[in-house]
Amino acid sequence: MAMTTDVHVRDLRYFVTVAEELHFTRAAERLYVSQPALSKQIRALERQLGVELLRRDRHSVALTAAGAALLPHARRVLEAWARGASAMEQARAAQRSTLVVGMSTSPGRGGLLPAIRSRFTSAHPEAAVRLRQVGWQDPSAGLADGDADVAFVWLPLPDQDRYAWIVVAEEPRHVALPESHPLAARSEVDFTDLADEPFLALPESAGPLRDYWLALDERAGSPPRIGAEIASTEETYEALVAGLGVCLVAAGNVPLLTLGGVVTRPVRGVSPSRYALAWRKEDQRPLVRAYTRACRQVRDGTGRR
Amino acid sequence: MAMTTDVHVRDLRYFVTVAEELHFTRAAERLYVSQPALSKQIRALERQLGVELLRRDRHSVALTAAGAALLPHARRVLEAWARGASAMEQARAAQRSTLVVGMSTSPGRGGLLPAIRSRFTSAHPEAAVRLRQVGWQDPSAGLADGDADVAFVWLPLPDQDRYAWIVVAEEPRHVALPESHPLAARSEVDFTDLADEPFLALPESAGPLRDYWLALDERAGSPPRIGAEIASTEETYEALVAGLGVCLVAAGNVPLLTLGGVVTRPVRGVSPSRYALAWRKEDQRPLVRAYTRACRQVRDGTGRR
DNA sequence: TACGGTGACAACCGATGGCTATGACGACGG
DNA sequence: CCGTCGTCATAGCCATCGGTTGTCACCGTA
Repeated sequence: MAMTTDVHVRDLRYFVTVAEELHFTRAAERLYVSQPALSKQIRALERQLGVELLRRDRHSVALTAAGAALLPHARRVLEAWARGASAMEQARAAQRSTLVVGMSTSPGRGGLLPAIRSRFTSAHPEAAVRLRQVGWQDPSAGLADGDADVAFVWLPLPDQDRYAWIVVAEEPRHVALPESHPLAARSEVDFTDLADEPFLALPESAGPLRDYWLALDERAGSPPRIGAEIASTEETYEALVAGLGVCLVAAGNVPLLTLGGVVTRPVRGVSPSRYALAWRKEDQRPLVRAYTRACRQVRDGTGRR
Repeated sequence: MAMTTDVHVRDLRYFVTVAEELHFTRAAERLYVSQPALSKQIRALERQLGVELLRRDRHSVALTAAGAALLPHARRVLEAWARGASAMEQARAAQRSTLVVGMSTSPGRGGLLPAIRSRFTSAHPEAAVRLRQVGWQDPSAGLADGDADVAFVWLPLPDQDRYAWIVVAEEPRHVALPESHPLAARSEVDFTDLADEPFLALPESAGPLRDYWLALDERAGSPPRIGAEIASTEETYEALVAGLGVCLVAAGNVPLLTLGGVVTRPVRGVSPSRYALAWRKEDQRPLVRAYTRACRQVRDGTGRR
C-alpha cells in the first residue's frame, strides 16, 4: 500500500470546475467531457484521497468540509502549473525561433557569416541566431546530437545519407610545419615528401574526416604515422611547435596557425578541401530552410545588394 | 488538436528527481520505478510539452534551457500539491475521528445522550461527536444518505435489512389534541375513539414509520383520514392548535407539545413506541462500534460509575 | 578484449479515462 | 395523478497509459 499521493492536474481542474458550478452536467459541458466521465473522475479522486469532496443530494451538489479544504490548494496547484505551462509555451516558441549554427573553427572566409546572417534576418526578423563552437571530436559540428540546427563542416561527413549540404568554399590544402623543419625551406612541397612524416590526426570519432586530413587516399596503402591527436586550433598549434608532427590545413585556415614558430606551404598532389553548410536531411523547419537558402544565395551572388 | 496542457504531478516529480540527480538510473531508484519506465515518462513529458527538457549525452545528462525554465515551476506545483495532500490527510483524520449522531427530535430521556457521550469519549478521547438535526422526511435520521454515522430513530425503520439497532426506550403512546377537543375532557382515551379523527401524518417518505404513527395496524382496514403532513415539532404544534387533526406521540415527547392550547392523554389499545440507536449494519468503523457499545452499556446500566 | 554501467527500445499487461446507452429518482406541469 | 424532464450513477466497451522484464548499443576501463 504505497499510497501515491500524486494527482493528475486534470482531476483538480475537474474538481474546481464542479466546485464552482455545483452541478455535474454543467461542469461537464464547461470541461468538454461527458457527464459520466466527469462523475467517474471525481469519484476516483475522492477514492484516491480517501475523502468525500462533494455531497450529491439527488437534486443538489454541495462541497463537504474536505472539499472546501481542498479547493484553495487545488486552485494554487492549477495556477502554479499555468505558469509552468506558459513558460513551456515560451520555451517552445524560443526553440522554434532560434537557429543554432554549429562550427568547428571560425568560418571566416570573407564575411561569409555576416552576409548569410543579414539575408536570413531580413527574411526572418523574429528569429535569433546562436553560434555554437563544437570540438573536433564531432565532425558534424553538433548536427548529429542536435546541438546545432545547421553547421559549417568539412567534407566528407560521416553518415552522409543523414545530411544535406551546400559547398561554400573549395580551398587548396597547405601543410603546416614547425619553422625548424627541413621542408620549411621550400616554398612549396610535394605530398610524397610528406608521406613518411608523423602527422597530427583528428580524433577517431571524426571518421572519414580524419582519414581525409591524413590524405589517406594519396598514400597508396602505406599507413601514416600518427604524431598526436588534435581537437582544437590551440592543440594543433602547440603540437606543431612541439614538433610532434605536421598536418594539412585548408588555405583559409592558414592564418589561424601561423602565429610564430609555425610556417605553412602549399602542397602539390592532394585534392582541395571542401567546406560546406550542412543540415539534417529530414529537417524541414522554416528557419533551417531559410538559412540554407540565404547561404546558397550568398555563394551564388544572387540578389546581391 | 485541443492541446491538453494538463500534466500528471507524478511526471513533474519524476522530472525534478532526474533534474536533481542528472542520472536516470539513480533517479529511478530514488523513485522506486524501473529505469525504462522513468525514461519513457520523461520522454512522454517532453513530447507532451513539445520541448526538450534534458540533453542525454551518452554518459551524461544535462538540463536544457527549457528544462531549467521548467524546474522551479515544477517545484512550486509539487509544493502546492504537498500542502493540498497534507490538508487531505488532515481531513481524512478528522473524518475518521468524528462521529455524526443524527436525530429527529431531541432524545432527552433522562440524560441518555450525555451518559453515552461520557462513556464514548472516555474510550476515544481523540474523537469528536457532532449532533445533527434531521427533518422527519428521513426516518433514518441521516443514516440513509450518509449524513449521520449513528442515529436515534423510531422503529420501525424502512430498509430494515440495511440497519442494526439497539432499543433504548419503550414508551406508551399518548394522543395530542387541541384543548378544545371533546376528548380532552377524558383523562384517558381508547384508540377506537380516535379512529375516525383526522390525523397528522409524517411525510410519505417516512414509509412504514408513517403508518406506525397512524397506528395502521390497529385500524382493521379502514384507512385513516389525513388532516395534514408534519415534518417537525413546530409544524405539529401549529397543526394541533389550528385544529387540523390529532396525532399520537411518545410519552417521552409529550413535554415538547404541551405548551399551551394542546393537551395529551394516554391511549389504550395501541402498542408502545420503541426508540432506538441505529447504524448501518455493514459499518464496522471503530467509532461507530464504540458508540453503540457505550449506548448498550448505558441502557443496561453496566459498569455504572 | 572482455566487462560493467549507461540510457533506449520492445513486448507485454493491468489500470485508467474516455465514450454511449441506460437506469433510478425527485421535481414539475398538464 | 401521471408522464416528462433533469439530475447523477452505472454498465459495457475500447484506446491509451504506465508500469514491468528482457535486451540492445554504446562507451570507458581494467
